[in-house]
Amino acid sequence: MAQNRVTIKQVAAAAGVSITTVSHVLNEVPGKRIHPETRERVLAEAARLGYAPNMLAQSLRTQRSHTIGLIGDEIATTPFAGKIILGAQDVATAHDSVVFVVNTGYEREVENREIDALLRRQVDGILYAAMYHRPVELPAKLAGVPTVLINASCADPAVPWVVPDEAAGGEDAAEALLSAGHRRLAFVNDVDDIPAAFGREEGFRRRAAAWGVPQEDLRVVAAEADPEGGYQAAVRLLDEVERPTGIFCFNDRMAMGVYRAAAELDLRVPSDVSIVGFDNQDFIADGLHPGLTTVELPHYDMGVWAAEQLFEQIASGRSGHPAPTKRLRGPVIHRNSVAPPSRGSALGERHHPIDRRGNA
Amino acid sequence: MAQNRVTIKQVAAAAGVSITTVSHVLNEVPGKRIHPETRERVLAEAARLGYAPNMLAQSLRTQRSHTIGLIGDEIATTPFAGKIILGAQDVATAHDSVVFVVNTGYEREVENREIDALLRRQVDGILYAAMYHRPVELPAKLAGVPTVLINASCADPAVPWVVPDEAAGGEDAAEALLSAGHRRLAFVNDVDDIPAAFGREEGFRRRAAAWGVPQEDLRVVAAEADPEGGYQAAVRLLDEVERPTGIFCFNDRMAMGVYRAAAELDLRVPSDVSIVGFDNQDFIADGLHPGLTTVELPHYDMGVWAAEQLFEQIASGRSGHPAPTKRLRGPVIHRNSVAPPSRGSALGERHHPIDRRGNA
DNA sequence: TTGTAAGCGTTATCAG
DNA sequence: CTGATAACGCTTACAA
Repeated sequence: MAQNRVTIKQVAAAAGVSITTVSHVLNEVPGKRIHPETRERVLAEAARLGYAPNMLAQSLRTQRSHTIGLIGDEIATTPFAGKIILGAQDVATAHDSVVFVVNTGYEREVENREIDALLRRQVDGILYAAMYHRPVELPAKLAGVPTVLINASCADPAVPWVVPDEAAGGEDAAEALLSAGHRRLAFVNDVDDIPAAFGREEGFRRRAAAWGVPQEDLRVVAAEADPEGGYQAAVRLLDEVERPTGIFCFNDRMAMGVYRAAAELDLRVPSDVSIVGFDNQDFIADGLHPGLTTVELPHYDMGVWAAEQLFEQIASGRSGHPAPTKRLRGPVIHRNSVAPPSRGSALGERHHPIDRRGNA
Repeated sequence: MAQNRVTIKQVAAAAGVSITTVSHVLNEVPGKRIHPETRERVLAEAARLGYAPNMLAQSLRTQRSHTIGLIGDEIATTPFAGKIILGAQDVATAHDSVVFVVNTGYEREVENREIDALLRRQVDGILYAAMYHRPVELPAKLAGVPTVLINASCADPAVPWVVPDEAAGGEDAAEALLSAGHRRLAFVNDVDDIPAAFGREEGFRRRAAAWGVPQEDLRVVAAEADPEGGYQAAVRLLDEVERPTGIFCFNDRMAMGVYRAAAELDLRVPSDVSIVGFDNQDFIADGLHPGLTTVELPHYDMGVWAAEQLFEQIASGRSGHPAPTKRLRGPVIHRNSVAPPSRGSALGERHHPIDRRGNA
């Protein structure tokens, strides 16, 4: 197994000094003056032997494992939030740490077992991530352990969390449409009553109001948050004379369905309908044709913010009360699904005569 | 930080015995007979105090950390292979272990740094995963460390690896089309010269030949492995009289482009063209309309196989020479993009008169 | 400037 | 049946 690694003792022997001295030069302990010559000797031998400290021993002694845990319901399973891992890892690396990642699959039992496993390994802290933005309750086992929540909020004012700024996202989406000249808008929302749904709607409405769009020119419909849901909603929305010229979709998957509805109704994107998505989901947003303009979810940045917050908390012994929280705004990724409304579309005309196909 | 955890010493004190005894009962050491009464007492106290062994100390002593590392070029970054992590984690859990995951982003320097970080933490072994199936060279630092490759093969006969069975995938794709009755086939391949590309082509051709499809009725074209590439290839393929009735795509993203080409040429899927993809990529394969029949990549299973292999190697001290290797066949996920060729399409007719749109 | 020794929390050897 | 005690590899008072 772990082949005979070289220890501090061997370096000491090779350099003809005590292990204390080796430790001192290797750790560059502050108040210690060491003869430059022996110092060189130690360094040379350490390098020659390829010495690397055994962090288990080190951790045992110092009570710092330089290890954090990233625990999530579906963190690794879905294509969705892998960038959270990446963000966390990047800052972990900067802090000489490495991260354990565990998936719980929403099973409380698994979650508890895994938290125990991490705690037994003396992780310095834990990042607790949710797959989709939602309020959570912190597992009891985590009380007293430095923790920060990602993509989740928590009632306990002592625990820091970071979530996407949903309202800002809604505003930005609206802005993308409004500044292109659209004045008849629609929001195809998720049916679920979650922060992402009402947050985005709130922002979207706010911005539309600010541009003077009257209530009746902003339609909001809800559907399942998948392509089929988007499709269903869009056919209702688009198959009428006073149809919206700009549609904002709860997510890119729904946007996929909206594209299909538009195609079936022989409406072109973006000239007949402009579309804005949400998520900037890999391979969808840029795979659609034309490319989907969409609001990106700040997964990477949330991972970074949370990890930084965590290391701060670890270093300082305790988080401030109340703990810091953050809503991160994601950028809007401009592609080709938004254009000024065409004259005809603004008048509710179709570009081509209808040719509804039979396939559902 | 890691709040005052209870140690074996405290349990011993509470139970009025020595730590040796506590260790013995907790570990159920074989040849040790312990008085049932003290045994109960120890167990009770341990439970009452909520004792959990400090695995750092344990690992230091036993030289087994119950920890493995999963290192990959883009493992966590992309939506693609997250299931590898999941598979590895599941078997790790079964072995009382937990997994460090690190991303290298193809940077050799980062890779070396991270490998060091893992080794210093005494990981019991390492899973080395590639984002896409390819041959790799094992980093020198990993020599002597139990390692198994995932989605990558290696010239060194001492290291075990697991990859998708590309040829079998190609065969299965062909079979899906052929058994539905298709006899004019096409394969839209990736331009890159990688195992996935030639493996799938080989399998596809073999199966077609077995069904007696003449050479000239099996066209193979290559393009960039993205939606645009698929689109380009498909317009060439479909815009002719003797067009194929069944198309196999190198991946689901290319299939996305093929769908678009078909729609523009006013060809329906699956009645006018049947399509088979590869990857069963989340949110694409089932987001397309109609749902894409596709060959799934066995990511989860590769993670499982590799981890099991790794733990075996760890337990037995060394891998057998030559090391075991495995090509895993992924299932074909049947959705709605394959149907028998229609009479008309078999004759090369279009269902509707062409209505080519202007938008590129 | 360098070394001795205690201790981090376990397991394992060997006596009692 | 139970308990000292050494050892795992390291850091850190404290001593020399």
